[in-house]
Order: sequence, then C-alpha cells, then structure tokens
Amino acid sequence: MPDEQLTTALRERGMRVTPQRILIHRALTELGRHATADEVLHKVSAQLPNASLPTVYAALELFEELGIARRVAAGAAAALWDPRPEHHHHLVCRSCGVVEDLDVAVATDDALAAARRRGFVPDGAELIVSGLCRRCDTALHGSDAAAPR
Amino acid sequence: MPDEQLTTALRERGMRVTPQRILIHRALTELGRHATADEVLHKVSAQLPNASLPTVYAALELFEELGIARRVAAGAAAALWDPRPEHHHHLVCRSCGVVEDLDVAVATDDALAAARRRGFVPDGAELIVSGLCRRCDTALHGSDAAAPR
DNA sequence: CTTTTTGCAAATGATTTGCATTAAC
DNA sequence: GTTAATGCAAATCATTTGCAAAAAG
Repeated sequence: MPDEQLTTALRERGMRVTPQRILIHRALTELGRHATADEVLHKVSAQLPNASLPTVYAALELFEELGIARRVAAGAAAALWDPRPEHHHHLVCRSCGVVEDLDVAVATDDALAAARRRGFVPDGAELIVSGLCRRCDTALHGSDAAAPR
Repeated sequence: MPDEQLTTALRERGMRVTPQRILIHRALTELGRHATADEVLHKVSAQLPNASLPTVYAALELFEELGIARRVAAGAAAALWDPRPEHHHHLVCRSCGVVEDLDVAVATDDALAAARRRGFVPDGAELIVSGLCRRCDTALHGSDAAAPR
C-alpha cells in the first residue's frame, strides 16, 4: 500500500524513484516479517529478472536510513530484514536458529536513560530472548524426558 | 583464575583438557569483554604459535556449551565472545558498530513467560539498545547542534 | 592403544566493492 | 545533459568443513 510513503521519502531527499526500489519495498512488505536479502531477491525476480543482490542490499540499507525497514540483529547466519521500522522483540532458537516475533511490552525506559547517561543517543531497544524452540527442545531432551513407561 | 572451573567441566563430560582450551579460555578472560575470535587467536599466539582459527572457534563454541562464555548478538560484522555466561545488555552504535555493556536491570519476566506460552524454553534475554555513540552523534549532527554561541 | 583434538588447506556463504552502462530527473 | 542507480563480476570477511597428524586419557 504505502508506495507513496517510499516515493515521498525519496523525493524529499532528492533521491530517485526507481522501479527496483518500489518493487523491492513491496516484496519486503509482502513477504511479511523476517526475510533475508536473498528471499527478497527471489520474490522480485519475477518482475525484475535482472535484479541483483547488490541492488537489493542497497535498497534495504536505504530503507533502513529512511526509517521504513530495519535490519534485525538475529543470532548468526544471514541478516533478517523486517518491514516494521519500530523496534520489537524476538525469540531466537539457539539450536535451529529460527527467529520469531515476540509482541510483548518491555520496560526499556531505564535502559534508554542509562544509555543517555553514557553519552549514547538511543533510538530504540530490542529484546532478544534466546533458548530452544519447542521442536528443538523436544528433539534434544525428548518429549519423554520425564515419564516414558 | 578459574582454570579449574574449565578443567572440572571438561573432565565431568569426559572431554579432554588441552593446553589450547586452557589458554584460549584464559585469553578470553584476560581480554575482558567483547573479543572477536580473531582477537583471541592473536592473544594466544604468543603461547601457542601454531594455534589456528578453527581451534579457537571450536573452543569458544565449547565454552558456550559448558556455560562459561557466550556469543554476543551484536549488530553485524564479526561475532563477539564474552567470558560472562550470564545474559546482559548491550549498547550498539548503528554508525561505527561499537558494542558496550549496559549494566542495568531490565524486567524480562513477562517476556520470558510469553516465550514459554509459545512453547519456547528460554534461557535468558538480552536487550540491545541501538543508536549513536557520543562520537558518532557529534560527527553526524555536530557538537554545535544546540548552542555554541 | 583408542579416541578426541588440533592444525592446515580449502570450501562456503553473506555482504561489499569497482566500474561501465543505464535510466531518472 | 547530468548525476545517481543498476547489474555484473570479482573481492572480502567471518566462519565452517574435511582430513591426516598429534596428543590426551
């Protein structure tokens, strides 16, 4: 929907409105949360057969600067890109690496205040909860951990 | 100091106590917080001239399993390894990438409970505050942003 | 002696860079 | 027309893998 949001932001900064940028932004939005740069590339390849990864990266980084997307600090592997510019929290499985959103309120005011006291200018805080997802926990500790027989 | 902590943990699991493991652990501790695998390698190279990065990675990952070190989910770039096994919070500068510890209490109980409700078995939570460090903020917005005369 | 660890070389995978061509403005 | 953006190939960097040699128990 908000192609205009992007278009406007680009024009305001004297940057060019290109079909690549529009389509990459649309792809990121349509993929929903947590897409890798590569997934975005595949998603747009139907409309942009010659699109390249460097272009995707450039666009995603630009979106982050424009405040309409955000790179998620996951665990390892490839970075995840999220169309939600607001900071939000994540669950990361330390075994298989899946990342899920965790929509819960966390009081970060004290942390932000402490950051400012240190001379830092914070723009948000993200909580990363790590552990085992249900599947990995079952696989490692067994669904029968406590009572087979 | 706690070479014994490591030694004991290894013996308990029937794993071998090697000079590499001891020295890599000491190096990580002596480097203090936030060392990259490469920094650890350089630190031990005086005592272990033939040490290799794969060995350092293997040891660090082992320490994480043993619960005596932790891989920090920084922003991008190389992973940081921390000798503190407890989860703790970090400040990450989105411009230059520096990572600093933030020793402040954050109420994560609600988040952990929400994670469990999702079938997740959490073992901790880390808050990542992102923004600009003093140096980068000054460089980008000018030290004169508000009132030099 | 047996099995785990090490060290080396090479592979992998994500992200970035250089640069000529193309397309926006 | 100018200048910024794209696409391609190649480079870079962190991390991992395969495997033979070395060392721990």
